[in-house]
Amino acid sequence: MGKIGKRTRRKPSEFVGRPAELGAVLADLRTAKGLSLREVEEATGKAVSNAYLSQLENGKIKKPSPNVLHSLAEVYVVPYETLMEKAGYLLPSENGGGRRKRLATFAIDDLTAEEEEELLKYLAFLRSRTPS
Amino acid sequence: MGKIGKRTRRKPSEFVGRPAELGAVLADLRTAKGLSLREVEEATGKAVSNAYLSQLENGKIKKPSPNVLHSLAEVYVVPYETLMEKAGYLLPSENGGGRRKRLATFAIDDLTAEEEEELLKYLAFLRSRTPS
DNA sequence: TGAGAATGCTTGATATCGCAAGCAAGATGG
DNA sequence: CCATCTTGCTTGCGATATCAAGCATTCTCA
Repeated sequence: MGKIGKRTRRKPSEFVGRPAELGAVLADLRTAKGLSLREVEEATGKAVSNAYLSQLENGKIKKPSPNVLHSLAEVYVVPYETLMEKAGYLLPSENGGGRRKRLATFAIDDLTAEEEEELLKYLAFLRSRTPS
Repeated sequence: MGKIGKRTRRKPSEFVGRPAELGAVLADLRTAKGLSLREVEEATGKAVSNAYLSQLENGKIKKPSPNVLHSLAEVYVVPYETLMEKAGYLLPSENGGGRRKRLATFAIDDLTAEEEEELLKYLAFLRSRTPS
């Protein structure tokens, strides 16, 4: 394994304040940590292959699955949201004020997820029987 | 060609708790709102085609892009995160070993009083029947 | 020097997404 | 009765994600 000083093949000339593509960010993160493609593959528990990571870094893949980004975010110890955003995914909050509008007339506050689903199904059933 | 399409029409009595996957949830949300596939397509500003939505609801597509889910979440006025989760995407925070704090508001905003009462009754029924 | 590993990268194959176009069944109305 | 919508659904197709396998270089070390 070579030294860490092996800066990637980016010419210093093209250093403009470009939006910083996802691939570039990933490449920088990896080299900053001094990891090889295969080491990262290993570190993600094979969740991301070295071949794939290479394409990712070289911009040949535009929208990797969020789960891939999540794995990488963990390995690089960097916020998941950041990568998601750079990949062009909408984040859970970027809606106006960020606060979800108050909507529920029916607001029981200790519904379990399953109960919520059941109620939703039941409501769909109810409404499908009664035309408005 | 078999008829795979028939929406599950259950009597309120035989409501069993399936994990309810993404497709079912989307279908229920749509019918609960009384929208047609094409109406939803329109409401998303063509971001999601009616054909695609159909496949989605029938489980023929497993992992739609987060952006698609985001569009649908807006139309159905339901938290984006919920759909993301059901699609099998890892969420920003609530991962692994953390304490999960459920935010449980039932996310349909135009319940009639009657419907609310029905749902409450049904919830009571559910809880009386499933101790745990 | 040369074998052997490590590195980044490419490529072929496969699976999936997502849409445009179209279809059959049901309603609606002339 | 037929024409026309509307509904949910299927199908064909192009685009893309993802990996296994392999290739060319470079490094390491006896």
